[in-house]
Amino acid sequence: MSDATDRPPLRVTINDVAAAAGVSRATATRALKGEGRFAEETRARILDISERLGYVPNTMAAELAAGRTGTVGLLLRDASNPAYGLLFSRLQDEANRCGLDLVTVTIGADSGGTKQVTALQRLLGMRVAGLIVATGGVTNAQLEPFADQVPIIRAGRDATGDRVHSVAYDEQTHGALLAAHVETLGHRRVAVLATDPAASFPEHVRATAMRDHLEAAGVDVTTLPVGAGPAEGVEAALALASTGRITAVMCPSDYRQLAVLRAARDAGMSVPADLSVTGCDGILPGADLLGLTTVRVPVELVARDVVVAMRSLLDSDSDDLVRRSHAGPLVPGTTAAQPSPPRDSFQGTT
Amino acid sequence: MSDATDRPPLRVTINDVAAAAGVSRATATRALKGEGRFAEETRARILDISERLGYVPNTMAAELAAGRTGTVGLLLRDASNPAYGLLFSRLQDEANRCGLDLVTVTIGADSGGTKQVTALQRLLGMRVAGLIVATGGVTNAQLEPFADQVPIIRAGRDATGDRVHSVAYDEQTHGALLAAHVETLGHRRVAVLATDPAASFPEHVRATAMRDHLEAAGVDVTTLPVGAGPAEGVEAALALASTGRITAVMCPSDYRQLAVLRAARDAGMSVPADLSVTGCDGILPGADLLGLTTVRVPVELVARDVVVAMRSLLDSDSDDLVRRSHAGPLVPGTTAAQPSPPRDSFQGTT
DNA sequence: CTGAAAGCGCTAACAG
DNA sequence: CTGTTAGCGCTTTCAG
Repeated sequence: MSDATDRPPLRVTINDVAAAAGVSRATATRALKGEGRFAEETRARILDISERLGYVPNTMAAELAAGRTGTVGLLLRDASNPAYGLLFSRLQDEANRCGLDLVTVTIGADSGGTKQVTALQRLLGMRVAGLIVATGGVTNAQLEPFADQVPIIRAGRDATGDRVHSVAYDEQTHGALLAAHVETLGHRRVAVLATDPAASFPEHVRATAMRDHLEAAGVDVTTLPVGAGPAEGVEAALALASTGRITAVMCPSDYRQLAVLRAARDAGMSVPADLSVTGCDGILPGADLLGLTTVRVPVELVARDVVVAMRSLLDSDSDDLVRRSHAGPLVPGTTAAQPSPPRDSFQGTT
Repeated sequence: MSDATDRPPLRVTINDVAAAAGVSRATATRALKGEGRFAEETRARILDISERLGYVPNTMAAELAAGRTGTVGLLLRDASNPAYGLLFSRLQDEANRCGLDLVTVTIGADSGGTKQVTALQRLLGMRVAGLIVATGGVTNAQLEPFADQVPIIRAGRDATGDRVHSVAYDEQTHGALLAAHVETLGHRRVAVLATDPAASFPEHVRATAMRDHLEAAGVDVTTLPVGAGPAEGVEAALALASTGRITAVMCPSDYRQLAVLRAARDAGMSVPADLSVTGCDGILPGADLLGLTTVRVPVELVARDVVVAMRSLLDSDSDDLVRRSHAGPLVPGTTAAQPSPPRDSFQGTT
């Protein structure tokens, strides 16, 4: 036995395998990946030896030499948010269903923009074959320069320009669906928690769509500007409700809806009798038990679309700019109902 | 200007940078990473040029040449489960707080064991500096061979042998805590949903601990064997409850607890009046609103411990085997209460 | 302080 | 069918 035999696993190179099998590196390579011409008998022996030696191909060396990468990079946002966790999970599923290898790099929710760039660089440094960006933390401008070198798809939110692809959630429709529901229920005085675009752009879009839709329908809208904190604006909304100023509060996310429900419970207000509440996301396990009124974001659809698009971009089946968006269904719950007849009529809105 | 100037971003090599700056590759390398000796003025120029050219270092080449890797690999289980999503998120946070670069590879929940090995190979192929394994899908036996080459830490569950480190959840204590709670509440006839070890080992440990604890306390335990499906055994449990055979059902996860609550609601049974229910995990947003009785798994603690341990393993501060486990707190909810006085006394347990 | 040279482990044409 | 020969892009002694 050659001395390679007792070299520890990760230090075994293809040279060791080749030597032990009495062939050249080139032959070993070919046999190992089953490409090109080689004798079946040789191949069997090489495979056997490589396994016995515990050979693990050095990906870096392989890809460096081959000049191409087999993996696509996924830039992800903090996965503690179930919405992103689920997207992550579905992207992975779809990816290995389509034979794509995904390598993920995440940025903590708290870190500043610098970190995000670091993560991007790390992925690009690996010379990934494609890039899926599922975070708002990196701007289109930062992406653009690389879009010519590697296909880039934004997942979940829109891209701009004509080089970065995107498969997004149709947050505008989500907001509109919810607003329509609330309005149809008969609410005439509604508060909308309007998230600052810098805190969460998707939430901002939802909130804006809600407000626009409500106003267009002649509803009296009170806009409550909020930041990133999930409990912001909740107190104000309850105050408004307790004075009869509003009969419903629309939240741009289920997290905020939960915060409102919590506060309402603590304040002894009953939902939906005293106040109707809506959210958006619809992916919390147990949302049905809580009766959340929400929109179920089409995570699976977006994930599939992203991966399929990436596949064909990589296979050069098409070079067209991918720019799609999907809306999910309204999920009527028990947190929103018809407004109770106003007890104080000083707000005589017919 | 050299012709390198208008080469697209990812094709710019350090040669281009060096050439444009009129220095050698070696100098460029040193200046770029700020190591070794060099003139500040030279460095400034090189940095400037590299940025102007959009130079992105080729990680594969760098690490291949340097012979070491700066990243640690994370092998993850499907993140659609919020428990894993949160663990993932916290690991990331801790990692970049400690200056560790994490690269993640996941395996879909549905894939067989083969996939998991592929993922492992992919990480090992990258010659990661360390490995964090947060999935039960890969066995200790598969890990062992590499444990000498690279520090491996299991996160969330125990390892065996004396080479693979672990920072685990103390599921046994979790089960015992819940059982003690139920018993203290006064339940004498309890059903336990016992998950098959192959379906979910952690759940199996929890269930076993519950049963053991209850039996030791002289409680009459009915074991309901279940597989991976979250709704399995639920019907049986309700049937038992409706005949007064049991007054409580203990689930080894909050998912199952939700399933029981759902079924109970649909069957018109009221919780906890007709039946007490417990779960385990405690990380669902909104668990408080549902009043889930559960144990809050110490995700943050485990994440921090894992990363800290990895840090010192990498720094060779210590070579001791890390083998810790943490238990989380009981979260008494409104789904479990004292049993109502038995309507049928044919089960005259004092 | 900087350049020259020797690879890291592997692949990919080419010749045999 | 298999061996030879060049590198991939970068780091790192070791001389200047």
